[in-house]
Amino acid sequence: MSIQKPSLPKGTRDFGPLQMARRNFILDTIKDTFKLFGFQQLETPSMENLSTLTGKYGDEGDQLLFKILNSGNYLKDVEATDLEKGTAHVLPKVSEKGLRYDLTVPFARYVVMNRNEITFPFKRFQIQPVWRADRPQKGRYREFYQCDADVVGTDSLLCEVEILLMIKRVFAQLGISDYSVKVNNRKILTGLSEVIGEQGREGELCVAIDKLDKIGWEKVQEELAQRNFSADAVKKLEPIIGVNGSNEEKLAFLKSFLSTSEVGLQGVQELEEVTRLLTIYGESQEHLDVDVVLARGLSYYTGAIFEVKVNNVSIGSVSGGGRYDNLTGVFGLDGVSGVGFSFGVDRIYDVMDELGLFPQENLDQTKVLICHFDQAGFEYGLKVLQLLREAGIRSELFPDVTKFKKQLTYADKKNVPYVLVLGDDELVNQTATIKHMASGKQETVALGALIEQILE
RNA sequence: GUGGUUGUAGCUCAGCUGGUUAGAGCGCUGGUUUGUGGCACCAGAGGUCGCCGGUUCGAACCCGGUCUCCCACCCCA
Repeated sequence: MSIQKPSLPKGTRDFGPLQMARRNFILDTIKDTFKLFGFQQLETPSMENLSTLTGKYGDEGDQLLFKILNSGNYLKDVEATDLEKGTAHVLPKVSEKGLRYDLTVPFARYVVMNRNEITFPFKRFQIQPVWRADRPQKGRYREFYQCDADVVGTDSLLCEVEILLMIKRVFAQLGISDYSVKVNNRKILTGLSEVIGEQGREGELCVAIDKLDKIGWEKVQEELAQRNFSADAVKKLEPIIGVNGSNEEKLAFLKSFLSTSEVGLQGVQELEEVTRLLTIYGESQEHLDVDVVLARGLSYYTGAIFEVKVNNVSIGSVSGGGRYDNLTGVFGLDGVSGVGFSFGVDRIYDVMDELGLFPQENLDQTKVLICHFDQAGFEYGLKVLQLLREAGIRSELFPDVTKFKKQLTYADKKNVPYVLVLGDDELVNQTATIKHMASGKQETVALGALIEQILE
């Protein structure tokens, strides 16, 4: 049998101890924040029935779903004629489950299935991996974590405000300072399409306009023309493209620009209300950037939309979300509106790495390593180990009776700050020698004083 | 799904127009130092040059295929 080189599936990663410490730092910050704002945790299975997942993300999305082959003889229902009809016809016969593509759809499914137990408004957060069969590239993986927080069952704009507050808190705690939270409202985009005389085509308008900062106004014009937007409409859109100034100025401009669109004005008003509530709460508008051309692809958004971009890094958006009117409609429960957003931990990690924001020292390292010279010292060490752990000190005993040098090298490599040296003298006198690795200084203390000495 | 790119030691990479036994740095193991790490010096282990086929007296190098990695597009976190 030949030995095969192990490898990982495309777009997946291992997380080593250092990466895990860092990821947990991010994850814990996010989790703490969600809890502080009254969100409760939910987990759903990695796999869902394919019928739950398909048709929720558009044709492209269905392509990107990982499907799970049925167990056993998965070909038993497939006829030769099915194969001729193509993959779309065979798929439901060989696969009835798929891996979760995002956390929103499973959440919607959960809400519908538990509608009688849930009291609304329902605030939940969910931190789990999702899978997409997309081609990986920078900042893009086939398995990655999402950290979603959603509130369903209320139209209050307080939810939007709280999303902004949570984003600000998380980024402040992570030490990311140069970022902007772009905000817009789908109603404004609807209004725009009305005002330029292309009513009802905001979806297409969004797709094109969303690329503005990437490909520039010239190319966006081309794309709009390609999508059969009239030259007149494109021309009418022009003033919007160059709009800048403070958020108030932008909103004032929008008010006049959208004066003939009732929906558009409503969108503006909602944004104004959000900023007003934010001010009452006592929070500044720092990092907040009303962005008229922010569109976001997801079609189910109907109100506010958010996107967070960290400046001066090569990574795309690290967080985003918005309000939707009818989350659960496809599962037969109408009238559940909500608003939600998601942190992309993997991208936040990449951003922090690129900016060098991770704390230098490993946060959950062993504090004390017990070293010894022989079996007697090892056994004495075992007793001392118990004392240390009883006191809640992260500690370990070197497991082999071996050269002292090897033990110290181990401590050094693992960045353990203290080493206990246990030899004959220490054993006879019931003492321990504490060596401080950084300075090299050491001191012998009685066992009774050991804990106190290390904790100080 | 489309286009491009990469593959040589555990890691980062050299390797000339095809020419004997494929190299370096870092890391690893051992030693200088049998109760003391980092630094230094010395020694050592470690490679089917992604895989398969072809051209050639001869291939890490040229050609074809395949896999893989990464990057861009589409879309997205």
